[in-house]
Amino acid sequence: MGARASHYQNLTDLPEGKARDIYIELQKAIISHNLLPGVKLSEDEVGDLFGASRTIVRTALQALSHSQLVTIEKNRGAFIAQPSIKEAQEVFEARELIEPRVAGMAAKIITPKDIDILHNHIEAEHAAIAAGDKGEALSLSGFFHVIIADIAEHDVFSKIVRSLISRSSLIIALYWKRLDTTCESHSHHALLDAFSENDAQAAEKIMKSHIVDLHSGLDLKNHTQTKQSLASILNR
Amino acid sequence: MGARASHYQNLTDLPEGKARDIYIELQKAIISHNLLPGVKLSEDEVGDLFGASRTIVRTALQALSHSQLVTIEKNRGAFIAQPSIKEAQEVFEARELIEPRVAGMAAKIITPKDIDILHNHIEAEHAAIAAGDKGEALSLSGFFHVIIADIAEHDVFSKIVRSLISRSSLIIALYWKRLDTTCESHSHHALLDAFSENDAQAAEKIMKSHIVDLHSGLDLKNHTQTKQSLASILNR
DNA sequence: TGATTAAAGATTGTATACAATATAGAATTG
DNA sequence: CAATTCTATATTGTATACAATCTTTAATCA
Repeated sequence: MGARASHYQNLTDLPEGKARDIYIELQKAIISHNLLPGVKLSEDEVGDLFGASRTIVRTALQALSHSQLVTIEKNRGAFIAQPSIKEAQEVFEARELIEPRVAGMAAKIITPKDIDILHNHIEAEHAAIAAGDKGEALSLSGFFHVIIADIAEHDVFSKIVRSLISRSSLIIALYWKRLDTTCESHSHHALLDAFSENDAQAAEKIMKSHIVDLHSGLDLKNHTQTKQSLASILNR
Repeated sequence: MGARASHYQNLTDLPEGKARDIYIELQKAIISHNLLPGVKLSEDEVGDLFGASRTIVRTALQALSHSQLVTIEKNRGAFIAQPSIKEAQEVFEARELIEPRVAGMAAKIITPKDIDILHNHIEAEHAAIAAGDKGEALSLSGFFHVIIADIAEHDVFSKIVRSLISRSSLIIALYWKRLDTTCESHSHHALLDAFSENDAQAAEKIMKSHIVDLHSGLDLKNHTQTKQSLASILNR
């Protein structure tokens, strides 16, 4: 729980304050699919909700826009981003290149304490699945990757990975086609084994195939895009 | 010239307007080493300079901060970023992983028109070197990489590459140790050859060794950091 | 009736005033 | 004289008022 919270907090370089709080809260809601792609974020509405002035809200929304989680349209306002099919492809291609490398780096310097954290994280994931909390499970499985990036102690890759994973949540909201959510547990366990043995090559390989597998779970045919996102908006 | 300008413009997703103009101008100045790491960007000063209110200036500065070109310290203001030695290492490690892949992608789909653009770009680079305009030459050699990323038509990688290259300008300002600036021309020419033959593997290989070479041109020993940056600040 | 236009309302864009904080310099004290 | 505290100044942080733009609704006309 504590670990998870800290991972949310480090997702922005906004200085401490209300703007940062709003950023973190909105991001949490986006990642856990409580806010769906296309939903409008009115400045007044968000401001009322958090007891903040529009100045502060705008700072938060602009930051979210720089993270590609929100799209700001001139004179129209901020909306939860709706990644296109092409963007979805690209995000996963980037993950397939970067994350295996990061996993390999992590495997080389991981500590028993880190392994414990990852282990507990997987437990929490299982618990969320058991409790039927799909959004929480999804959020946790994403943060598993963020934790690995942190273990690798490479801030540049870490920031990139964080960004790609946040965006993956939006992509999954729009394009996920599988009904079974438990598919990931196996890979995460396998990764943990490789980490335990400091086997960088194995970690790299497992991470690569894991992301390829996630990628293949998306329905990125040409037609779905507008339909899916429109449906999501109506859900508002 | 026109090509270069457009590349500057696409470096931010800020909506059109004064804030975007300020962002682009400041970025240009940073990349060409007219603004050095550590220099303070006072809101009033920037506002007066561009005839804009602080509201607008803050939007631009916050965007620059998200691009890691500027550091905002609470209640103290915005400063041109001073990447640490560790960050410098990481930025080039990331470039070594990502840019070769991007170059390979570009090689597969590059058109004669693109090759012309790259060729003209190299010419301009030579001209700048001949004219002794070091800042311009550096800026152009960076944009060479951005153009390649654009040719690859992969927006996600492209954004990442743009960010890494902007930051490289700051890193070079702080840590570059070579006296000869012409070292790069050879690699860029070799890349052009590989592109002409749509040889993705060769392009990938050349790009990798090119970036390794750039990386090796940095003096990333422990001591230089504070000294260098302090000297830079005094230059203000 | 359907489409087009016009007006009203709501929302974002921007400037500015005031508050909070940091900085620089003067005064004070040992 | 050095160090410290206090004061004045400058700078950033935030709220808010007003302008510009979009959206919705009502009215008008063919």
